[in-house]
Amino acid sequence: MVIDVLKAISEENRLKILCILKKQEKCVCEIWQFLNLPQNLISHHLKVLKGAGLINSRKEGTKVFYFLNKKNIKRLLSLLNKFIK
Amino acid sequence: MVIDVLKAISEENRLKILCILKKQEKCVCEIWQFLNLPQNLISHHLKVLKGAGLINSRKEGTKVFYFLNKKNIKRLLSLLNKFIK
DNA sequence: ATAAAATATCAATATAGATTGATATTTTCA
DNA sequence: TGAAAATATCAATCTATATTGATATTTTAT
Repeated sequence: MVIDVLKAISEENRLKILCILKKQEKCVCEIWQFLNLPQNLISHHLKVLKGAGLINSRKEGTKVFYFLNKKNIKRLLSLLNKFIK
Repeated sequence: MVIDVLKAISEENRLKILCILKKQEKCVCEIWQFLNLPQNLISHHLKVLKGAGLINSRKEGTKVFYFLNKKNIKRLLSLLNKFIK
């Protein structure tokens, strides 16, 4: 649902997370240390972003790396772009 | 603030309102009759959309017509487009 | 096997925002 | 002037969601 994707990006911390992931993938501990927020809160926001299809993750040892799902982000943007046309 | 604009469009009824206004301006009573929602609720959502700069209004007699602020909508889209690039 | 590190989950609480009901305001028209 | 139509505002409530604290899970290393 488009609304869910929009809601996912409409939250300050989640938007920041997306910005952080824009350059390259990051593990959870890098993200929460960078944003200076509790680890479980970051986990929660990552779950929302992932649920919306905006990011994906891969496991490496004890760490979990998250990265943008650029395909879906482009899909959202083209959908929004269609709107105004 | 970008977040406010994003939040404004991230609500089902408000997104519907934007879709209705896409074709042409509408007065409040047309909108709420079309969406089958209480008048005051529509007024509230219109206020949010207007606060976010997504729509504007003009008064004609006892009616108030709302219409898209296309300039700002385009501004938002180009901002979002920049994000992925 | 045990401990430590990284992450996720869960319940509780706090907060923001949507909805409702009642009422106020503005404009027109008889 | 007074009633009706259209819209806005306000307080109350309800609901969704963000945040917090505690704990569970998973993986690695000793």
